Amino acid sequence: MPRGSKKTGVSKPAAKADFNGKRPTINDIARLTGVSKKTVSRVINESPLVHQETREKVKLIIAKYGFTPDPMARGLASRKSFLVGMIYDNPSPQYIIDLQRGILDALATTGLQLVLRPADRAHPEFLTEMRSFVERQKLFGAVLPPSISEDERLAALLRELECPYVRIASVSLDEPGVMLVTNDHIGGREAAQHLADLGHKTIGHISGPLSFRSAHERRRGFIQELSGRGIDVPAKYIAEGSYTFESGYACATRLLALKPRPTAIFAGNDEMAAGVYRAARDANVELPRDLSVVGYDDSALSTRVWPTMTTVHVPIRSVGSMAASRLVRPTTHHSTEVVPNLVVRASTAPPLG
Amino acid sequence: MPRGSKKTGVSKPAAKADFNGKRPTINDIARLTGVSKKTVSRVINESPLVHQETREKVKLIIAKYGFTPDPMARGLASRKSFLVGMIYDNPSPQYIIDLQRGILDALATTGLQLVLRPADRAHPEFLTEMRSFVERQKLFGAVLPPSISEDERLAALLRELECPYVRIASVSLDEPGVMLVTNDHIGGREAAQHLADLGHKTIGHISGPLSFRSAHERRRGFIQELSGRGIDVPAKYIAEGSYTFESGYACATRLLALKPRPTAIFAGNDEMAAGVYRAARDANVELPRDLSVVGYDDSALSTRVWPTMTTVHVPIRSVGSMAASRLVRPTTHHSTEVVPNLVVRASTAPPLG
DNA sequence: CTGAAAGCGCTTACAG
DNA sequence: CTGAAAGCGCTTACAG
Repeated sequence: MPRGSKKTGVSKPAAKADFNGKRPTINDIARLTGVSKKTVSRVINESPLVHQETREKVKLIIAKYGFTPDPMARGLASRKSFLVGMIYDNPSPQYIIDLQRGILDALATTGLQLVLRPADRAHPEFLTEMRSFVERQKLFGAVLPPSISEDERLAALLRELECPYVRIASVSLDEPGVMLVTNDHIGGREAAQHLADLGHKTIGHISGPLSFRSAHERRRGFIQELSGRGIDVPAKYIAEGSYTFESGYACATRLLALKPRPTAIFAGNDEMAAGVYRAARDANVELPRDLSVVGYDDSALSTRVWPTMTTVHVPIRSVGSMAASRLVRPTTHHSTEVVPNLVVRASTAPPLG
Repeated sequence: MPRGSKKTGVSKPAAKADFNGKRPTINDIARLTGVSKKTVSRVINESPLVHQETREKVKLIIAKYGFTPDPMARGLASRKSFLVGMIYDNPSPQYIIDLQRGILDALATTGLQLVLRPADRAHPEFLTEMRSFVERQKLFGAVLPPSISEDERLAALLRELECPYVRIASVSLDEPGVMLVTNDHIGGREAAQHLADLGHKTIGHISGPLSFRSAHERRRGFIQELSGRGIDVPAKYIAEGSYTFESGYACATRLLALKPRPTAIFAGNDEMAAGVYRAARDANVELPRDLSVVGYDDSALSTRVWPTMTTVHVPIRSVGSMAASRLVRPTTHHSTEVVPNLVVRASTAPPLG
C-alpha cells in the first residue's frame, strides 16, 4: 500500500504559519518540535532508530505545517535524485502511453517524478549520452521497455553507475530481480491454438523485425504450437515485417498471392494486422470469410477497424506499474511474469469449405 | 561493486583525471583554471560579466574534463529546478505522445528534463496538489495542453507561484506571451468549405463536449462557414459527443435516422469519426457514396480505417516544440499562432444524385 | 535512540 | 570584471 495514504484524516495543513513567506524547512520542524533536524530527517526517511514518542511528536508537527522535504536538497545531500527515468525507443504511441500510465500509477503517492528519455540505440553517441544522463540526473531508477531493454551495453552501464533498473522483455535476459517478462511466445501460442481450433491448415505469419526479441518469441510460440498440432508452416508463408502498417500491407500482399492462399494470417502486432486488412481489401479477400486475421497488442486500433480484430492482449499498464513498484520497494517480493491472453473478436472464423 | 574497474563506454573528454573517482565539480574547474568558482559559475550561466580571455580559459578546462554542473546543486542554490512539467488531462494518447515529442525536441540540447503530470481538474484536491507539485519541484516551467489549459484557477496559481507557463488552446485565453493558439475554428471552417464545395446541403455535425473550448470552436467555424454559404444546419442535425469512439457511434446512429438523412457528417475528432464509420456500416450506409465523413486531428487512425479519412491536420509536435522553446528562451520572439489544414482522403465525395 | 559538525555543489548578495 | 563569504535544505559520518 502506498505510504502517503495512511494519514489520519489530516490532509491539509491546519496551520498556515508564515516562515518568511516560504514553506517550512526541516529546521523549522526541528525547532517547533524541540528535537534536532537529524531526528526529523530520520522520521522523514522512516528510520527505525527513532523513539516511538519522538516520531509521533515530529509527525504531528510535520502534518500541522504541511511540511514536505525539498527533493533537490535531499538529492544533493544523498547523491540520488527522486527522478525515475523511462528510457525508450519503442515507436508505438499506444505502448508508450500505457506504460507511462502504469509507471505514473505506481509513482503517484511516492513523491518520485517520471522523466522521459527517448533514445536511439543505433546512434554512435548513445552510450555516452546515456552515461551522462544517468550520472548527471543521479537517477533514482530506470524503466527499460523493449527494444532498448534488450541492449546489454545499457544494462552494463546502469550496473556500473549503480542505477537500479527494470528491464521489460519477452524473455528473461538478466537476473530475475531486474526483469519483467512478458512471455510473448505464449501469445503466439494462443494465436496458433485459436486458428488451429477453428480448423485452419494453410496459415501465414508476418513477424516483426527479428532483431526484436518480441518478434522472435511471438513467431516461435506460434510456429511451435502449430507444429505440435501437425500443421506445418512452409518458409514462404512466413514474412518479416517491421511492426509498421506499411510493412504489414506489403507482406500480406505477397502472402495473399501464394497458392494455395492462406486462410489465416497471424501478424506480429495490430499495426501490421491493419495492413493485412488493407491488403485483403485490395485483393478482394473478405474478412473473416476468406481470411482470418489475428493481431498482437490489443491496441485501440483493434476495435476501430472492421471487422473488429482478434488479437493478443498484453496488460502494458500493469507492466509499467509493476516495473515502477519494484524500483520503489526493491526489498519486497514482486511478480516477475506477465501472461498475455487472446481476445477473440470478429476477424477470425472457420475456413471456407 | 567494482569501482574503477572496467568502463563500458568511451568517454568524450580528452582528459580522464580522476577526481576521487567522481566527476569534476565547479571547485575542480576553478582550481584548474586558476579562477574563483564564482567566475566558473558566471561562465556556466553565460553571464556577460566575464572577460573574454577568462571565459575562454574556463571553457577550455570545462571541455577538457567534460564538466557539467550538477542540476540539483544549481537548483538548490537558485531555488529553481531544471524540470519542465507537462500537466495534462487530455485522454487522447496520440495527442499526448505528439506533444511530448515536440517538447522533448525543444529540450534535447538544453539540459532540461520533461516530467509528466497527469491531473484531474474535477478532483477536489486538484489545486492543492498542483500547488504542492509546482512549489515542491520548483518547476522551471509548465506546458498546459487542452483542456487543462482552459482552467483559469491553474493559470492564476502558476502566476502566484511565479512559474512560467505556456497555455495551448483553440483561442487566446491569456496574454499573447503565454499562449499558443491552435485556431480550431479555422479547421472547422475548412471542413465546411470542403463539404460545401462537394455540393452537400444536408449536413450533420457531432461536436466534442461543449465544455471543451476546442469543441466549441470547431463547431463555430463549421456552422458559420456553412451559414455564410447559405447552408443552414438545423439544431437536430447537431449532436454533442464526448470525443470518444462510442459517443461518435451513438450520435451518428441518431443523425443517420433523420429524414432527410444527412449526406455528410463532420465529427469533432477522428475517434468520433471512426464511430460514424461504424454507425454507417450498421445502417447500411456506404462511405463515401452515401455519406461523406470528415474528422479532426489527422491521427494515425485516420489512415488505418477504410475508406481513409478526410480530416483536419494539426501539427501537434510542432506545437509542443514551440511551447517548450518559449520556456527555454522567453526573451526571443516566438510565433503565437498555429493554423490547421484539411487533408483530403477517401471518405468524402459529392452527394448522390 | 539522539545530536553537533561537516559537507553535498552550486548561486546569491555583497564588496571591491 | 572578479572573488570571499554565506547559505540553499537536506544527509552523511561520527560520536555518545
